[in-house]
Amino acid sequence: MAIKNKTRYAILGVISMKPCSGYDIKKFCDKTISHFWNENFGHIYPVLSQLEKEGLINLSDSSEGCKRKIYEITDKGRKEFCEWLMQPFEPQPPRSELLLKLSFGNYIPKENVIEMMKEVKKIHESKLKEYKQMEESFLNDENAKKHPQYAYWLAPLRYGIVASEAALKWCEETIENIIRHE
Amino acid sequence: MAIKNKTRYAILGVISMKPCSGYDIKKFCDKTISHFWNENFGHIYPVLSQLEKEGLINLSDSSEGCKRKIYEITDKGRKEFCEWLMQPFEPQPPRSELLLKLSFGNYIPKENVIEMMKEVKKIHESKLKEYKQMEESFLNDENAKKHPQYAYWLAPLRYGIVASEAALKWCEETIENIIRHE
DNA sequence: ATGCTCATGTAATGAGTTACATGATTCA
DNA sequence: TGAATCATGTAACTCATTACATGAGCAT
Repeated sequence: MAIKNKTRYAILGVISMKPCSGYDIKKFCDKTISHFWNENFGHIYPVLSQLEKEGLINLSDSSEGCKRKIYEITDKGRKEFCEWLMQPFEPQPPRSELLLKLSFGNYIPKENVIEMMKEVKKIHESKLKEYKQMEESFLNDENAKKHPQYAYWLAPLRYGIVASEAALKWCEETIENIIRHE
Repeated sequence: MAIKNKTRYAILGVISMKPCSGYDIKKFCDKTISHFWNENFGHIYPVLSQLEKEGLINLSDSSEGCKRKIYEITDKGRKEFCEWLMQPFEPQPPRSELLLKLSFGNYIPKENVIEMMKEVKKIHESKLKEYKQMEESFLNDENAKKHPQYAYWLAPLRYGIVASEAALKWCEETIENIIRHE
Protein backbone atom coordinates (compact mmCIF):
# COMPACT_ATOMS: atom_id res chain seq x y z
CA MET A 1 0.00 0.00 0.00
CA ALA A 2 1.23 3.42 -0.97
CA ILE A 3 2.14 5.88 1.75
CA LYS A 4 -0.47 8.57 1.77
CA ASN A 5 0.63 11.05 4.39
CA LYS A 6 2.02 13.82 2.22
CA THR A 7 2.28 16.31 5.06
CA ARG A 8 5.38 14.54 6.35
CA TYR A 9 7.14 15.14 3.05
CA ALA A 10 6.07 18.74 2.84
CA ILE A 11 7.46 19.24 6.34
CA LEU A 12 10.68 17.35 5.62
CA GLY A 13 11.13 19.46 2.50
CA VAL A 14 10.68 22.76 4.25
CA ILE A 15 12.92 21.78 7.15
CA SER A 16 15.58 20.46 4.78
CA MET A 17 16.02 23.94 3.35
CA LYS A 18 16.49 25.59 6.73
CA PRO A 19 15.89 24.47 10.33
CA CYS A 20 12.62 25.89 11.54
CA SER A 21 9.65 25.59 13.87
CA GLY A 22 6.12 24.42 13.24
CA TYR A 23 5.01 27.99 13.11
CA ASP A 24 7.67 28.79 10.51
CA ILE A 25 6.51 25.86 8.39
CA LYS A 26 2.96 27.12 8.42
CA LYS A 27 4.14 30.61 7.50
CA PHE A 28 6.28 29.25 4.69
CA CYS A 29 3.37 27.26 3.28
CA ASP A 30 1.03 30.21 3.42
CA LYS A 31 3.47 32.64 1.91
CA THR A 32 5.46 30.69 -0.61
CA ILE A 33 3.76 27.51 -1.80
CA SER A 34 0.16 28.32 -0.98
CA HIS A 35 -0.92 28.17 -4.61
CA PHE A 36 -0.20 24.45 -4.80
CA TRP A 37 0.10 23.31 -1.21
CA ASN A 38 -1.63 24.03 2.09
CA GLU A 39 -1.02 22.92 5.62
CA ASN A 40 -2.65 23.68 8.95
CA PHE A 41 -1.38 23.76 12.50
CA GLY A 42 -3.61 20.96 13.66
CA HIS A 43 -1.75 18.62 11.38
CA ILE A 44 1.73 20.10 11.41
CA TYR A 45 2.36 19.72 15.14
CA PRO A 46 1.35 16.07 15.52
CA VAL A 47 3.34 15.15 12.39
CA LEU A 48 6.36 17.02 13.73
CA SER A 49 6.24 14.96 16.94
CA GLN A 50 5.94 11.80 14.94
CA LEU A 51 8.83 12.68 12.67
CA GLU A 52 10.95 13.38 15.73
CA LYS A 53 9.97 10.04 17.26
CA GLU A 54 11.00 8.32 14.04
CA GLY A 55 14.34 10.10 14.08
CA LEU A 56 13.78 11.93 10.80
CA ILE A 57 14.11 15.32 12.46
CA ASN A 58 15.81 16.64 15.61
CA LEU A 59 15.36 19.53 17.94
CA SER A 60 18.30 21.76 17.06
CA ASP A 61 20.78 22.91 19.70
CA SER A 62 19.86 26.52 19.14
CA SER A 63 16.35 25.92 20.44
CA GLU A 64 17.39 24.64 23.84
CA GLY A 65 16.14 26.81 26.62
CA CYS A 66 14.22 28.79 24.05
CA LYS A 67 10.46 28.76 23.74
CA ARG A 68 10.42 28.12 20.00
CA LYS A 69 11.11 24.56 19.01
CA ILE A 70 13.45 24.65 16.04
CA TYR A 71 13.75 21.37 14.19
CA GLU A 72 16.47 20.28 11.79
CA ILE A 73 16.48 17.35 9.41
CA THR A 74 18.61 14.27 10.19
CA ASP A 75 20.53 12.13 7.72
CA LYS A 76 17.84 9.52 8.04
CA GLY A 77 15.21 12.16 7.35
CA ARG A 78 17.02 13.45 4.28
CA LYS A 79 17.33 9.92 3.00
CA GLU A 80 13.63 9.20 3.39
CA PHE A 81 12.75 12.53 1.81
CA CYS A 82 14.94 11.80 -1.22
CA GLU A 83 13.47 8.35 -1.57
CA TRP A 84 10.04 9.90 -1.81
CA LEU A 85 11.30 12.42 -4.35
CA MET A 86 12.65 9.61 -6.51
CA GLN A 87 9.44 7.62 -6.50
CA PRO A 88 7.51 7.91 -9.73
CA PHE A 89 4.60 10.29 -9.79
CA GLU A 90 1.24 8.68 -9.18
CA PRO A 91 -1.83 10.53 -10.42
CA GLN A 92 -4.21 11.42 -7.64
CA PRO A 93 -7.89 10.46 -7.89
CA PRO A 94 -9.61 13.52 -9.29
CA ARG A 95 -12.36 15.39 -7.49
CA SER A 96 -13.48 18.65 -8.98
CA GLU A 97 -16.49 20.07 -7.23
CA LEU A 98 -16.82 22.69 -9.94
CA LEU A 99 -17.07 20.15 -12.75
CA LEU A 100 -19.46 18.03 -10.71
CA LYS A 101 -21.74 20.99 -10.13
CA LEU A 102 -21.45 22.15 -13.68
CA SER A 103 -22.41 18.80 -15.14
CA PHE A 104 -25.78 19.05 -13.37
CA GLY A 105 -26.31 22.65 -14.42
CA ASN A 106 -29.49 21.76 -16.27
CA TYR A 107 -31.31 21.41 -12.93
CA ILE A 108 -31.07 25.11 -12.13
CA PRO A 109 -31.69 28.31 -14.11
CA LYS A 110 -29.17 29.05 -16.81
CA GLU A 111 -28.49 32.44 -15.31
CA ASN A 112 -27.20 30.93 -12.10
CA VAL A 113 -24.74 28.70 -13.93
CA ILE A 114 -23.49 31.59 -16.02
CA GLU A 115 -23.10 33.72 -12.93
CA MET A 116 -21.08 30.97 -11.29
CA MET A 117 -18.88 30.61 -14.35
CA LYS A 118 -18.26 34.35 -14.38
CA GLU A 119 -17.19 34.13 -10.76
CA VAL A 120 -14.82 31.29 -11.61
CA LYS A 121 -13.43 33.34 -14.47
CA LYS A 122 -12.79 36.25 -12.11
CA ILE A 123 -10.93 33.99 -9.72
CA HIS A 124 -8.67 32.74 -12.48
CA GLU A 125 -8.08 36.25 -13.74
CA SER A 126 -6.91 37.48 -10.40
CA LYS A 127 -4.76 34.42 -9.88
CA LEU A 128 -3.20 34.83 -13.30
CA LYS A 129 -2.39 38.42 -12.52
CA GLU A 130 -0.80 37.43 -9.24
CA TYR A 131 1.28 34.67 -10.81
CA LYS A 132 2.49 36.96 -13.55
CA GLN A 133 3.63 39.50 -11.02
CA MET A 134 5.45 36.79 -9.11
CA GLU A 135 7.04 35.59 -12.31
CA GLU A 136 8.22 39.05 -13.23
CA SER A 137 9.88 39.70 -9.91
CA PHE A 138 11.35 36.21 -10.02
CA LEU A 139 12.81 36.66 -13.49
CA ASN A 140 14.33 39.98 -12.50
CA ASP A 141 15.95 38.58 -9.39
CA GLU A 142 19.56 37.83 -10.30
CA ASN A 143 20.19 36.12 -6.99
CA ALA A 144 17.32 33.73 -7.50
CA LYS A 145 18.67 32.68 -10.87
CA LYS A 146 21.87 31.42 -9.27
CA HIS A 147 19.99 29.34 -6.74
CA PRO A 148 20.09 25.56 -7.39
CA GLN A 149 16.36 25.45 -6.76
CA TYR A 150 15.68 28.12 -9.39
CA ALA A 151 14.25 25.96 -12.19
CA TYR A 152 12.28 23.95 -9.64
CA TRP A 153 10.67 27.03 -8.18
CA LEU A 154 9.89 28.52 -11.51
CA ALA A 155 8.09 25.36 -12.63
CA PRO A 156 5.12 25.49 -10.22
CA LEU A 157 4.75 29.17 -10.96
CA ARG A 158 4.72 28.51 -14.69
CA TYR A 159 2.19 25.78 -14.10
CA GLY A 160 -0.05 28.25 -12.33
CA ILE A 161 0.23 30.59 -15.27
CA VAL A 162 -0.48 28.14 -18.09
CA ALA A 163 -3.23 26.41 -16.10
CA SER A 164 -4.94 29.71 -15.29
CA GLU A 165 -4.73 30.85 -18.89
CA ALA A 166 -6.27 27.60 -20.06
CA ALA A 167 -8.99 27.77 -17.42
CA LEU A 168 -9.78 31.34 -18.40
CA LYS A 169 -10.18 30.36 -22.02
CA TRP A 170 -12.35 27.48 -20.98
CA CYS A 171 -14.60 29.71 -18.85
CA GLU A 172 -15.26 32.02 -21.76
CA GLU A 173 -15.93 29.17 -24.12
CA THR A 174 -18.22 27.45 -21.62
CA ILE A 175 -20.25 30.57 -20.94
CA GLU A 176 -20.72 30.96 -24.71
CA ASN A 177 -21.78 27.35 -25.07
CA ILE A 178 -24.32 27.58 -22.29
CA ILE A 179 -25.83 30.77 -23.69
CA ARG A 180 -26.02 29.35 -27.19
CA HIS A 181 -27.54 26.02 -26.24
CA GLU A 182 -31.24 26.73 -25.87
CA MET B 1 -19.40 25.82 8.80
CA ALA B 2 -19.61 24.68 5.21
CA ILE B 3 -20.86 21.19 4.45
CA LYS B 4 -17.95 19.19 3.22
CA ASN B 5 -19.38 15.83 2.30
CA LYS B 6 -19.45 16.07 -1.47
CA THR B 7 -20.26 12.42 -1.96
CA ARG B 8 -23.85 13.04 -0.97
CA TYR B 9 -24.25 15.54 -3.80
CA ALA B 10 -22.60 13.29 -6.33
CA ILE B 11 -25.01 10.54 -5.30
CA LEU B 12 -28.04 12.82 -5.33
CA GLY B 13 -27.02 14.00 -8.79
CA VAL B 14 -26.66 10.56 -10.24
CA ILE B 15 -29.91 9.30 -8.69
CA SER B 16 -31.76 12.42 -9.84
CA MET B 17 -31.08 11.46 -13.46
CA LYS B 18 -32.43 7.95 -13.08
CA PRO B 19 -33.29 5.76 -10.07
CA CYS B 20 -30.44 3.36 -9.43
CA SER B 21 -28.55 1.23 -6.94
CA GLY B 22 -25.28 1.83 -5.15
CA TYR B 23 -23.61 -0.46 -7.61
CA ASP B 24 -25.03 1.52 -10.52
CA ILE B 25 -23.74 4.74 -9.00
CA LYS B 26 -20.25 3.31 -8.75
CA LYS B 27 -20.42 2.10 -12.35
CA PHE B 28 -21.65 5.47 -13.54
CA CYS B 29 -18.82 7.27 -11.76
CA ASP B 30 -16.20 4.93 -13.17
CA LYS B 31 -17.53 5.05 -16.68
CA THR B 32 -18.83 8.53 -17.20
CA ILE B 33 -17.39 11.09 -14.81
CA SER B 34 -14.21 9.33 -13.76
CA HIS B 35 -11.97 12.02 -15.21
CA PHE B 36 -13.20 14.58 -12.71
CA TRP B 37 -14.93 12.57 -10.00
CA ASN B 38 -14.35 9.27 -8.20
CA GLU B 39 -16.32 7.34 -5.66
CA ASN B 40 -15.81 4.03 -3.90
CA PHE B 41 -18.20 1.48 -2.47
CA GLY B 42 -16.99 1.92 1.07
CA HIS B 43 -18.33 5.44 1.01
CA ILE B 44 -21.31 5.11 -1.29
CA TYR B 45 -23.25 2.59 0.78
CA PRO B 46 -23.05 4.36 4.15
CA VAL B 47 -23.96 7.68 2.51
CA LEU B 48 -26.91 6.02 0.74
CA SER B 49 -28.24 4.78 4.10
CA GLN B 50 -27.81 8.21 5.57
CA LEU B 51 -29.54 9.94 2.69
CA GLU B 52 -32.45 7.53 3.07
CA LYS B 53 -32.62 8.21 6.80
CA GLU B 54 -32.75 11.93 6.06
CA GLY B 55 -35.54 11.40 3.56
CA LEU B 56 -33.59 12.70 0.60
CA ILE B 57 -33.90 9.40 -1.27
CA ASN B 58 -36.34 6.47 -1.16
CA LEU B 59 -36.26 2.82 -2.00
CA SER B 60 -38.26 2.67 -5.20
CA ASP B 61 -41.29 0.39 -5.52
CA SER B 62 -39.64 -1.55 -8.31
CA SER B 63 -36.95 -2.80 -5.97
CA GLU B 64 -39.32 -4.43 -3.49
CA GLY B 65 -38.74 -8.12 -3.20
CA CYS B 66 -35.78 -7.70 -5.50
CA LYS B 67 -32.19 -8.14 -4.40
CA ARG B 68 -30.98 -4.88 -5.87
CA LYS B 69 -31.86 -1.81 -3.87
CA ILE B 70 -32.97 0.82 -6.33
CA TYR B 71 -33.15 4.29 -4.88
CA GLU B 72 -35.02 7.29 -6.24
CA ILE B 73 -34.72 10.91 -5.26
CA THR B 74 -37.46 12.56 -3.20
CA ASP B 75 -38.75 16.11 -3.52
CA LYS B 76 -36.80 16.99 -0.42
CA GLY B 77 -33.68 15.46 -1.95
CA ARG B 78 -34.09 17.33 -5.20
CA LYS B 79 -34.55 20.55 -3.25
CA GLU B 80 -31.37 20.03 -1.24
CA PHE B 81 -29.46 19.08 -4.36
CA CYS B 82 -30.56 22.22 -6.19
CA GLU B 83 -29.68 24.34 -3.20
CA TRP B 84 -26.16 22.98 -3.36
CA LEU B 85 -26.03 23.62 -7.10
CA MET B 86 -27.02 27.23 -6.54
CA GLN B 87 -24.40 27.89 -3.91
CA PRO B 88 -21.45 29.86 -5.21
CA PHE B 89 -18.34 27.92 -6.09
CA GLU B 90 -15.73 27.85 -3.37
CA PRO B 91 -12.15 27.15 -4.42
CA GLN B 92 -10.79 24.02 -2.79
CA PRO B 93 -7.49 24.16 -0.88
CA PRO B 94 -4.87 23.07 -3.41
CA ARG B 95 -2.61 20.07 -2.92
CA SER B 96 -0.51 19.04 -5.86
CA GLU B 97 1.92 16.30 -4.99
CA LEU B 98 3.61 16.74 -8.34
CA LEU B 99 4.34 20.42 -7.80
CA LEU B 100 5.49 19.75 -4.24
CA LYS B 101 7.91 17.10 -5.44
CA LEU B 102 9.06 19.18 -8.34
CA SER B 103 9.85 22.19 -6.20
CA PHE B 104 12.41 20.10 -4.29
CA GLY B 105 13.89 18.60 -7.46
CA ASN B 106 17.31 20.05 -6.66
CA TYR B 107 17.78 17.39 -3.98
CA ILE B 108 17.93 14.52 -6.48
CA PRO B 109 19.75 13.99 -9.80
CA LYS B 110 18.44 16.05 -12.68
CA GLU B 111 17.90 12.91 -14.74
CA ASN B 112 15.33 11.60 -12.29
CA VAL B 113 13.32 14.78 -12.38
CA ILE B 114 13.39 14.83 -16.16
CA GLU B 115 12.32 11.23 -16.29
CA MET B 116 9.42 11.98 -13.98
CA MET B 117 8.38 14.93 -16.10
CA LYS B 118 8.47 12.78 -19.21
CA GLU B 119 6.19 10.31 -17.48
CA VAL B 120 3.81 13.10 -16.57
CA LYS B 121 3.87 14.28 -20.14
CA LYS B 122 2.96 10.80 -21.35
CA ILE B 123 0.03 10.67 -18.98
CA HIS B 124 -1.32 13.96 -20.26
CA GLU B 125 -0.80 12.88 -23.86
CA SER B 126 -2.84 9.74 -23.42
CA LYS B 127 -5.53 11.60 -21.52
CA LEU B 128 -5.72 14.25 -24.20
CA LYS B 129 -6.13 11.59 -26.83
CA GLU B 130 -8.89 9.95 -24.86
CA TYR B 131 -10.75 13.22 -24.28
CA LYS B 132 -10.54 14.13 -27.94
CA GLN B 133 -12.03 10.82 -28.94
CA MET B 134 -14.82 11.33 -26.44
CA GLU B 135 -15.40 14.81 -27.77
CA GLU B 136 -15.59 13.60 -31.35
CA SER B 137 -18.15 10.92 -30.64
CA PHE B 138 -20.07 13.40 -28.51
CA LEU B 139 -20.15 16.07 -31.22
CA ASN B 140 -21.31 13.52 -33.77
CA ASP B 141 -24.12 12.28 -31.56
CA GLU B 142 -27.27 14.05 -32.72
CA ASN B 143 -29.29 12.65 -29.84
CA ALA B 144 -26.88 14.02 -27.29
CA LYS B 145 -27.16 17.49 -28.77
CA LYS B 146 -30.86 17.58 -28.01
CA HIS B 147 -30.35 16.59 -24.39
CA PRO B 148 -30.87 19.41 -21.87
CA GLN B 149 -27.66 18.35 -20.17
CA TYR B 150 -25.68 18.63 -23.42
CA ALA B 151 -23.76 21.87 -22.76
CA TYR B 152 -23.15 20.79 -19.17
CA TRP B 153 -21.64 17.51 -20.21
CA LEU B 154 -19.52 19.02 -22.89
CA ALA B 155 -18.02 21.51 -20.42
CA PRO B 156 -16.07 19.05 -18.22
CA LEU B 157 -14.84 17.31 -21.33
CA ARG B 158 -13.66 20.58 -22.81
CA TYR B 159 -12.00 21.36 -19.52
CA GLY B 160 -10.11 18.10 -19.71
CA ILE B 161 -8.94 18.97 -23.20
CA VAL B 162 -7.75 22.51 -22.56
CA ALA B 163 -6.20 21.57 -19.22
CA SER B 164 -4.33 18.64 -20.74
CA GLU B 165 -3.08 20.74 -23.61
CA ALA B 166 -1.82 23.37 -21.19
CA ALA B 167 -0.20 20.76 -18.98
CA LEU B 168 1.51 19.19 -21.98
CA LYS B 169 2.95 22.51 -23.03
CA TRP B 170 4.10 23.09 -19.47
CA CYS B 171 5.81 19.69 -19.30
CA GLU B 172 7.84 20.42 -22.41
CA GLU B 173 8.76 23.88 -21.23
CA THR B 174 9.72 22.62 -17.79
CA ILE B 175 11.91 19.84 -19.13
CA GLU B 176 13.70 22.41 -21.29
CA ASN B 177 14.17 24.73 -18.33
CA ILE B 178 15.60 22.00 -16.14
CA ILE B 179 18.03 20.88 -18.84
CA ARG B 180 19.17 24.41 -19.56
CA HIS B 181 19.66 25.45 -15.96
CA GLU B 182 23.09 24.13 -15.04
C1' DA C 1 -5.15 47.51 29.57
C1' DT C 2 -6.40 46.02 25.22
C1' DG C 3 -5.49 43.84 21.17
C1' DC C 4 -2.34 41.74 17.96
C1' DT C 5 0.90 38.50 16.45
C1' DC C 6 3.85 34.77 17.92
C1' DA C 7 3.79 30.04 19.31
C1' DT C 8 2.44 25.25 20.60
C1' DG C 9 -0.49 22.09 21.21
C1' DT C 10 -5.07 18.86 22.02
C1' DA C 11 -9.70 17.06 21.07
C1' DA C 12 -13.46 16.22 18.28
C1' DT C 13 -15.05 15.36 14.09
C1' DG C 14 -15.51 14.20 9.42
C1' DA C 15 -14.20 12.43 5.02
C1' DG C 16 -12.47 9.03 2.34
C1' DT C 17 -9.76 4.67 1.46
C1' DT C 18 -8.71 -0.11 1.97
C1' DA C 19 -9.50 -4.47 3.34
C1' DC C 20 -12.59 -7.80 4.52
C1' DA C 21 -16.90 -10.66 4.35
C1' DT C 22 -20.67 -12.59 2.02
C1' DG C 23 -23.62 -14.44 -1.31
C1' DA C 24 -26.05 -14.49 -6.00
C1' DT C 25 -25.76 -14.92 -10.86
C1' DT C 26 -23.77 -15.80 -15.23
C1' DC C 27 -20.97 -17.84 -18.54
C1' DA C 28 -17.45 -20.75 -20.47
C1' DT D 1 -17.15 -26.58 -11.73
C1' DG D 2 -14.66 -22.75 -11.57
C1' DA D 3 -13.99 -17.92 -12.65
C1' DA D 4 -15.83 -13.49 -13.32
C1' DT D 5 -19.05 -10.20 -12.43
C1' DC D 6 -22.99 -8.46 -9.87
C1' DA D 7 -24.28 -6.68 -5.47
C1' DT D 8 -24.29 -4.96 -0.61
C1' DG D 9 -22.33 -4.03 3.17
C1' DT D 10 -18.99 -3.45 7.64
C1' DA D 11 -14.74 -2.35 10.17
C1' DA D 12 -10.47 -0.39 10.72
C1' DC D 13 -7.78 3.13 9.68
C1' DT D 14 -5.63 7.34 8.06
C1' DC D 15 -5.63 11.93 6.77
C1' DA D 16 -6.96 16.39 7.36
C1' DT D 17 -9.86 20.19 9.19
C1' DT D 18 -11.93 22.88 12.81
C1' DA D 19 -12.46 24.37 17.15
C1' DC D 20 -10.63 25.01 21.44
C1' DA D 21 -7.15 26.16 25.04
C1' DT D 22 -3.22 28.48 26.59
C1' DG D 23 0.31 31.65 27.28
C1' DA D 24 4.26 34.91 25.91
C1' DG D 25 5.75 39.25 23.97
C1' DC D 26 5.00 43.67 22.02
C1' DA D 27 2.88 47.93 20.58
C1' DT D 28 -0.44 51.78 21.26
